[in-house]
Amino acid sequence: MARRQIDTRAEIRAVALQLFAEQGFEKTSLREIAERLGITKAALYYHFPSKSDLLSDVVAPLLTDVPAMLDAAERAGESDPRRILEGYFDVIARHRVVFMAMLSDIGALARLDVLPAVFGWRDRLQTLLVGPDASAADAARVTVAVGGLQDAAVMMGGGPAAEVRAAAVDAAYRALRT
Amino acid sequence: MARRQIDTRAEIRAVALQLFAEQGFEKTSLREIAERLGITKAALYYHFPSKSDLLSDVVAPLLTDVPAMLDAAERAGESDPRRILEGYFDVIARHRVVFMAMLSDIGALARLDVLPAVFGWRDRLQTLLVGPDASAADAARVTVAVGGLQDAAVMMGGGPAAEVRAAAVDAAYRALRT
DNA sequence: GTCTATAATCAGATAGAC
DNA sequence: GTCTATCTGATTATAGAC
Repeated sequence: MARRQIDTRAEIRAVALQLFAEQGFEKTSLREIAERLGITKAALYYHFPSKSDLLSDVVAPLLTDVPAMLDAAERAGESDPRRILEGYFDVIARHRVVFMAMLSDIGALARLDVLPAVFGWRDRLQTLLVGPDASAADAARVTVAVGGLQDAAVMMGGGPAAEVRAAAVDAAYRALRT
Repeated sequence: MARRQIDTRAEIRAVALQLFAEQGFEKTSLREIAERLGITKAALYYHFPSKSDLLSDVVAPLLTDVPAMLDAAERAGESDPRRILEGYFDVIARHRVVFMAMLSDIGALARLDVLPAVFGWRDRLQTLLVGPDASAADAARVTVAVGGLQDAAVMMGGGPAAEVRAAAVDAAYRALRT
């Protein structure tokens, strides 16, 4: 049944994401994922041809949404740093759990070749925020602002969301200004 | 020979640290470490009773230096945020590679029970920086400032170190102020 | 202190029945 | 679409010789 396949795939993704975020990609075995779903390892292999493919699938939404946000900002010629920072905060916050899973096993990402993409985001954000001819000091400021904002987005959960978002974006904005 | 033992232990630590930082704790096998040193797996077990013990040993310097820095700041009643931020930047920068190894396998750290300690640092830093009765917005500002500063310390390498340090500390300081 | 040899376990992956 | 059964290879760890 086609319905069932969609559900099972989605369930696998959800369970895998949760386990990856909790204990990292390498440490999470297919047996563990299968057991939690009440299916067998072999059934997993029907839906995903390899463990790497499962990770790719889990991480995909983040990997398309961040560039999409950057595309939009670049196309609009967005020059208000506050708007850019808000946009970035929102993408990361929306994919918090995936982002945590990525953080908790950077080694696995390196093997998947997504690290170059992530560094590419940084470059594009830097250009948007302080222009193409950034000094080492400019770059340091961007690192503090963007890195800090990322942390705040990932850790979100306690406290009124809107207030936290405003305070974090504001702080990152001030970090940027000389 | 006692001399030899010390050297071998130190060499094991160094190679393990490098591999952990490159590819994470789980992905790095004892075979790999032993091969790179030209010794056998069994020899590793002579020096470290388990893989976890090796990780603990590698991470230990960071785990003692950060609390030491916080102790000093608390004992001195340090109230200048800039000084505290400088101190934190310096500890992290000094242990950059260990810190990267920790970041690249957060799952392993969770199993070692060091995560509570790390969150403890955050709390102490927060109290030092914005006092004991922080609002959600205050906490968000601290997250941006400290998280961003951490990133800058870890990524240090390109550019004149003193200039980067000053710019990063300055940015974190501004992120903190309302 | 370092070795050889091996135990015990678990990993990811595949073949083929139902 | 899920199963049973199995393969292959790697892993951590141990025992005991030198």
